[in-house]
This record gives sequence, structure tokens and C-alpha cells, in this order.
Amino acid sequence: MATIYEVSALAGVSLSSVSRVLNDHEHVSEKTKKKVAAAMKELGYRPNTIARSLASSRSNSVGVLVSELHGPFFGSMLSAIELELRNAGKHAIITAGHSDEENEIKGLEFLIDRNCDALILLVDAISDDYLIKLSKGKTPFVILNRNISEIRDNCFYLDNELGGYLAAKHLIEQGHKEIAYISGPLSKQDSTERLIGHKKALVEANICFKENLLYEGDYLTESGREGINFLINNKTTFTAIACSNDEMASGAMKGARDHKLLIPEQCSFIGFDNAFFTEYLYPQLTTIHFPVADMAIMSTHWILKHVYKQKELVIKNMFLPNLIERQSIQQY
Amino acid sequence: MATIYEVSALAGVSLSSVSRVLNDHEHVSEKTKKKVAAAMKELGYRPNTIARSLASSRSNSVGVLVSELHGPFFGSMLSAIELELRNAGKHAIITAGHSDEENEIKGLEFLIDRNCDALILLVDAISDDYLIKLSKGKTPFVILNRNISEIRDNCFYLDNELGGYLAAKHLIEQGHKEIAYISGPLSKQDSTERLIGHKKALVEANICFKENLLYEGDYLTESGREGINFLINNKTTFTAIACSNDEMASGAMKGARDHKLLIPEQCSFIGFDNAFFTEYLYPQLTTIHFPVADMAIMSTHWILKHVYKQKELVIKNMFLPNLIERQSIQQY
DNA sequence: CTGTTAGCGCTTTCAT
DNA sequence: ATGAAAGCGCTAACAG
Repeated sequence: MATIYEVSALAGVSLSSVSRVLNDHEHVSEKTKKKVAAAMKELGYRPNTIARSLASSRSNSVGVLVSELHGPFFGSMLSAIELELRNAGKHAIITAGHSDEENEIKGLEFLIDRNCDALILLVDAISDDYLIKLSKGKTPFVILNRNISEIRDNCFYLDNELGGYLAAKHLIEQGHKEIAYISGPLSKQDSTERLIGHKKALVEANICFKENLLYEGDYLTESGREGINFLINNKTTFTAIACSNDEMASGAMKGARDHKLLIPEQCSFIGFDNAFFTEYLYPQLTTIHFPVADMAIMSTHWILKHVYKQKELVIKNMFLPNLIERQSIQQY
Repeated sequence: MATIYEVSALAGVSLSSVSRVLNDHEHVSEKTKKKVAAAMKELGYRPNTIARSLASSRSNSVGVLVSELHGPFFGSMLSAIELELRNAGKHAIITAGHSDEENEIKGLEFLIDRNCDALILLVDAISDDYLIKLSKGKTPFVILNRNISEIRDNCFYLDNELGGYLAAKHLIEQGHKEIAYISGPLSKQDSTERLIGHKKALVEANICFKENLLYEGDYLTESGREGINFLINNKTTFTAIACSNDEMASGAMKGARDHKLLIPEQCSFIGFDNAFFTEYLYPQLTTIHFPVADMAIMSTHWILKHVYKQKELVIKNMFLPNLIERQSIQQY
């Protein structure tokens, strides 16, 4: 592989000049620019990114750490980030933490050690405190899907409460009064926020929230099924179930069918996230759209603006969910 | 950040000794090992991976290039690879080529330029020739889901023909005789292989393959719907449709429902891949299981064996599909 | 078993 | 505008 040294020799200029044209410095004469370009081309020169990175402690790459690599959520997120960075001439280095604090921290350190210019984090296990401390460090970063007040400007998140509210409100508008709720783990911020929004809509409509219509799941399909079993075994009555995400809604729908319930005639469903598979379900699931890709793009804009100095970008941190009407809700 | 130099000073040994313990060299006395370890700990030393990489032209990381980051297929693949490498103390650097030859090649060069010790490629757009040429280069790599005879040992792939065969055979065993087929793009190797297997099963059962029961789709959901519309508009008769992947099967099922067809009573379906969402479909889709994760793991084993010298690993290149029976097929 | 000494390929002052 | 020279933090002969 040709080095900068050979280029400089062939072009008849110094190392520094070659380096300058490589880095688009001003104050380089057109003449040397041309000579260097020609030499590079002739040698098929490709800069050694590792050496550049060592010398400059920059890397033109941003690290992306996610807790899991699979699932509909992460796929569209990663895809959006990668594309946006690539369009800006930067690279994404993606790695996973497998929802385990130790591994997530290892992943973080790996990315920092690789001289990433910035980080995009979509992590569960790492604590707020750790992240706050990390924000004092020298690698800038943004956090997706979390809202930590001390570093709010670096956070990009959904108005989950509004989402929960919109879902319940829609159900109420369709004439439902007995509404069950299958939530995610209430230890998680987004779960509790969604539930708060749900309750708010009930209050507004003078409907009393019944604790025995609440089941706390874990965001996975199976817990949706467990949720509806719980509700039915408890002999509660309800005409609709609001679910805190689409996976659980799909599990609950499957469970409903096992109990010979017609959907939506005997039991309506609303999900949350608008994952791609909601269209595959039968009936297609009415849900709350989570603008995952927009959020991912905005977070990379933050980096382009603050780290790569593309000043003109406008940043917003909070995203708004909206209702997607499909066929899983019965109107009364 | 502390450097190796400070560690050596604090430990009272030379640079090389520190480097040696860092790299687990033999012939280092226990005493110096201890001194160095203590110094490292005291300084919170973390090796600079970039500098190591520059000096040694190794990086302990393998590059993974996929054409797309989203979709069920890639998620489980990436997840398996990342985990397997991590368990071996190596890192994955993941990047995407967005199904475009120029971008895929850029991604490839990025990974090579980052001194990746090896590459795992899951790409569509790059030509066989390019890959064959690349195999002459100094960065070893494996290819997933492709079978290029010149470099077969580096390829990991499914017996697609067997998959197509199993699907059709199952349909036939359930009493179907009029079987339509929605294929992927016939320009792609896996599509044609699956179709060949399909035809083979028909021949075995003395059923004649009718050209007007074949629709060439593009592996996306929508083309499944187009496929069934095509078949119905053509006034062909069929009791079952075999689809070349699950996405198209799901689209076709949706289309069938638009035509008021009962599934499976009036039209049976079988998919291919066993994507996670096939369980969400209603009725749940009978399909051919593609052992994606196994294949991904095996490909990283190849790298662990040939690049990182873990000699004991046994490698196989071809993977076998198998039938997953669910509820989308009517028995006659 | 340990230390000395050149680099790896590039960036970046500092002169000129 | 250009060049010389000193690193960036580490590895890897080589010598002892």
C-alpha cells in the first residue's frame, strides 16, 4: 500500500503538503494540489485511517451502541443513522451491549478507545449516573429514547405520555369505557409515562381507572398473552385492551383468539410503536406511531452540528407520536 | 489518559515489558507481571487500540458488512455474530452498504482501512468477480448467503434447493396438486435454487409445473400481494401458494383476504425463512426454517479458526433447511 | 527474561 | 505557501 511518503516523493513536494491537500487545508497552491492529486491517483493511494487517527485523535467515525441488534426498532434506527452519517462523509461503527450493564460499558469503552468522534447510545442497562459522569468526558454523545434531565440537550425522546393519552382517547372516542391496559415493566421510564397518559385520558372522560384492569408485562410477545390470560382469569370485563407496545399487543391478540374471542368484535386492541409487523397482523393493528427514524436522524444531526460543525442544523429533542388507525378496534 | 510509558515508569520496568504483559507474551517473570499489573491498575491505564493497531497492523476486530441493517434476517445474523466475537474477546465493526455496489465497496474499503483482521460479508450488489479478486488481498473474509465456486471454502450458505423441495413436497403430501409459486427475483441465486427444488418435488409427484402459476416477485411484502392478484386475474386455479420468502407470503395472505379467500380453507400458504413475524400472522405461517444464526456463528468460527488460530473448530459451509409446520395449510 | 531502538503512517507546530 | 522535524502510543526485532 502506498504511503504519504511515496506520494510526496512522486509529486516532488513535502510530506506536509500532501497532508494538507489530504485534509483540504486552505493556503495550498492549485499547482501543488494538482501534482499531489496526480501522484495519489497514479499510486492508487488510500490514506491509512488508523495512522491519521493516531496522529490527530479524530476518526471521522461515530460509534453507535445499542442494547440489542435485533428487533424492528433497532433495525430502522440503525439504518437511518448509518445513511445519514454516510451522506455526511462520516462512518458509523455499530456495536451491541446485549442489555447487560457490564457489556454495555465494555462496548462504550471500545468505541471511545477507537477514537470515535462522538457516540450515539441506545442503551437500557447503563445507569443515569454513569451517563452523567460520561458527559464530563471528552467524547461527546447523544442518548436515544431516554430523558435524563441533567443532560437533556443530549437526549432524544418521544412524548410517551402523549402517546398513551392518544391511544386511550381514541378508544374512548370509539365508545369504549372498560379499557384494560397491558404495560411494559413499570421500572422503565417509557412504560410509566405511557401509563400516565392513559390514565389522564380516562380522567378527562370521567372514567375511573381500575387497578384490576392493569397487567404489567415485559414488552415481549409472550407477556401480552399472559396479560390477557390474567385479565380473563380474573373475571374482569373489558371491551378493549391498550398495550404499551406492539409485541405485547400481538401476543394478547393471539391469546384472545385462544379464548375464542373475535377481534375486534368482542375485544379491541391498540398497540404502541407502529412496528412494521403490525400491518401483517390480522386484523391489522391500530397503534401509536413512534417516529423512530426521525429521532435517529435528528440525533445524528446533533452530532453533525456540534461535533462536525455544520452549524445550520436545527435540533429538537422531543418527538410527537400520532395515531395510526387500522382494523383492530370496534366502534360502538 | 495514561500511556504505556507512564506505566513502565511507575512499574520500574521497560516499555517492552509492559507491552509484553499487555500481549500475554510468554517469557515474562511473574514478578514483572505483577508490578506492571499493579501500575496499570493504579493509573487506570487503558491501551490505545489505535496505536496498537498502527504498530501491529492488527486490530482484534472483525468488520461486518451487510447490504441492509433492517429486516428480521439481518438482525438475528448481526446479533449472533456480535455475541460470538465478543465471547472470543474480539469486536465487531458493523457497517452497511445499502444494496448499492458503490456504497458496498466503500463500506468494504472502510473496514479494510480500519485494519480489520477479517471481514464477514452479507452483500448483494458486489459482483462475484470483485470478491474473487478481493480474496487475493491480504484481509481474509467470509461470505454469507452466497456460494461462489472459486472461493467456496469462504462461503456459508443454505441448501436452497432442498428448502424449495421440502416446501413443495409438504404441500403435495397434504393433498395439494395445483400449486402456485411466488418467487424472488430470478436474477438471484437463492431464488432460482428454491424454484428448482420446488419443481423437483413436483416432478417426483408427477405433477406438471405450469408457467402461468409462477409469479416473479422481489422478496418484498407488496410483491406477494401483486403475485396473488396476478394469479387470480389470470383465472388460474390453485389450492396453495408456495412463496420464496415470508415477506411475500404475508403480502399474499393479505391479498387473499382482500379477495375474500379463507386461509387456509380456500388457499393454503407456505413461506420461506421462518422470520420471527411468521408467528404473528394469522393463521400462523407454515414455513421453511433458515438457520440464520447457526450460519452466522459458523462463519465467525471460520474466522476464529483461520485468523485467530483457534484450531480446534470444525467448519461446515452448507446449512440444511427444515419444515416448520403451523396453521396456514389445509389438508385434503 | 529484560531493555534498547526503530519504526507504523500520518498530523502539526514552527520556521522560512 | 511550503518544508523540517517532532511526535501520536504502541509493537517488534535485536541484543544482551
